[in-house]
Amino acid sequence: MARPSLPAVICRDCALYHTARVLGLESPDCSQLDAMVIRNRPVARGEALYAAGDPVRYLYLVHSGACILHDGRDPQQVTGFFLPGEIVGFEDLDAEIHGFSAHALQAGSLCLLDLTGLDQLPAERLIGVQRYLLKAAAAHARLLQRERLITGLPSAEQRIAAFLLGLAKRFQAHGLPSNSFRLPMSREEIASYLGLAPETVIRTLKKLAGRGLVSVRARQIQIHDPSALERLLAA
Amino acid sequence: MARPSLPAVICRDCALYHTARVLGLESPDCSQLDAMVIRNRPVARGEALYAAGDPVRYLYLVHSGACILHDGRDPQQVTGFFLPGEIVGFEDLDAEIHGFSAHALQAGSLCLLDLTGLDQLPAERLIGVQRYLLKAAAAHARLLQRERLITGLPSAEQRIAAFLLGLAKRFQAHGLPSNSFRLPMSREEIASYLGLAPETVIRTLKKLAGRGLVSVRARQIQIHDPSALERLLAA
DNA sequence: CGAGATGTTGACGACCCTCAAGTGCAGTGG
DNA sequence: CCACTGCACTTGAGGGTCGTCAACATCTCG
Repeated sequence: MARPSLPAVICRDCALYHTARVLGLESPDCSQLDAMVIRNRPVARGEALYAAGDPVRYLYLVHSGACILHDGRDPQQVTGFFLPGEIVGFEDLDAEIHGFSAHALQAGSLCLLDLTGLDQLPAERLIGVQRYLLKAAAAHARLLQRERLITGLPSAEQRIAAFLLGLAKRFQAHGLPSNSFRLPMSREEIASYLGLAPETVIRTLKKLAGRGLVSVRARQIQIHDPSALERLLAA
Repeated sequence: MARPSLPAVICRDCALYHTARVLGLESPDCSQLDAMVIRNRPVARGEALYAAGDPVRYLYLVHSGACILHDGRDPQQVTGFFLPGEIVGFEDLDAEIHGFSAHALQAGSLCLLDLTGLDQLPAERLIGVQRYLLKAAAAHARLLQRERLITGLPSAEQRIAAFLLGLAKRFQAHGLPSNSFRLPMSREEIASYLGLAPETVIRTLKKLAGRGLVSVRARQIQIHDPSALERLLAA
């Protein structure tokens, strides 16, 4: 426990908790999950969940820490970030092998859902699990569409503002503090995600801080005036 | 039939065809779909499939024509395009009301899957339909991740090249000609989608045409040298 | 404590956005 | 059939934003 204060979702807010429920495992503390779900598996900083070319086997729920998704090319281009409570792996769910690569950005823990076990469930439960996974996949699609809007914004300032607001909303959605958080990713990874140069990310953050909208100290972010950030996007 | 040559998927390549199959409706010409699927409903150019705030009821499969997705704000920001064979509506599938708006870009036809009828299916069929929809949602998530890479590219030239290649790949995936096609969207919509100014889209297309990589005549596109376009992205 | 990664700052130039005027095409009505 | 009207598209000039490069500071981890 090097970081006792590492943000983590409680099981109630964990996306797989509901899966556990529909699996017929009602225990709210997630203590009775069977072989299909691997609970709270620790991951080290930088550890790969999967790489492009690996066979597809699991969905990964981030319990604490954070993960990053990128294409397998060179130079790597960042496609997405996953925060506590979110599910990694939908983008390759229908394929035999992975088309993207996913890594842990920090030490943390994941819950894994073994996809190969699904078909052996009794029909009643399978229907519930599938219904839940379909909704989770839809929620993920919605997140991707929303995040897509960010990269399409014309100026670096708008993109950074929208990026911070998006993170805040996602933290909040899973019961984590949303106006004060630690960025799990580097400036360079933010830059790649937003289609900017790392220096532009730095300068834009400083510019927003200079206006009092946010505070930035290393990776620690405080959002002082969310509505002012919102207003930047409308313009 | 004003445009007899309007590109349309044949039912075999239609994403809902497989849904029809798992529904137990094996007819390859889609002639026996029951009340849950509305077949080949015509849509006029500019007609709304749904607007932000509308209740969620259907998934929409594009049979011919094309659709556009955008947020409901002002100015509207384009979030996605949907080509024949692709499914519109996943992003709001888990919600009560729509968070985005979808319109037809051209006159065409759609197949609609009524989501409210799903739960009344017998268990055996429901499992199959859900499994198929989950895979389709995953494929959609993958498409969104891939398209996301495009907007993250640093230069307008790379974004346009990747955009054209992405369209070509998607046409090809559903059995339509991939090196010669008609853009269903305006320059301005492309610009909004890619985070560029419309003028930049025009100039960049002209620049690519000047090098002989593509031909552009109004909305008619011919890709002469796909591998040269690919090479632009690697740099 | 040291070494390497990560972050920061400044100067300069290219790219792209803005604004404005002009062209072509499509659908409409005479 | 042809002019008309509106919209999409095109083209040009100029300025601002952001990318590039290089040097330095700071942080993190072994």
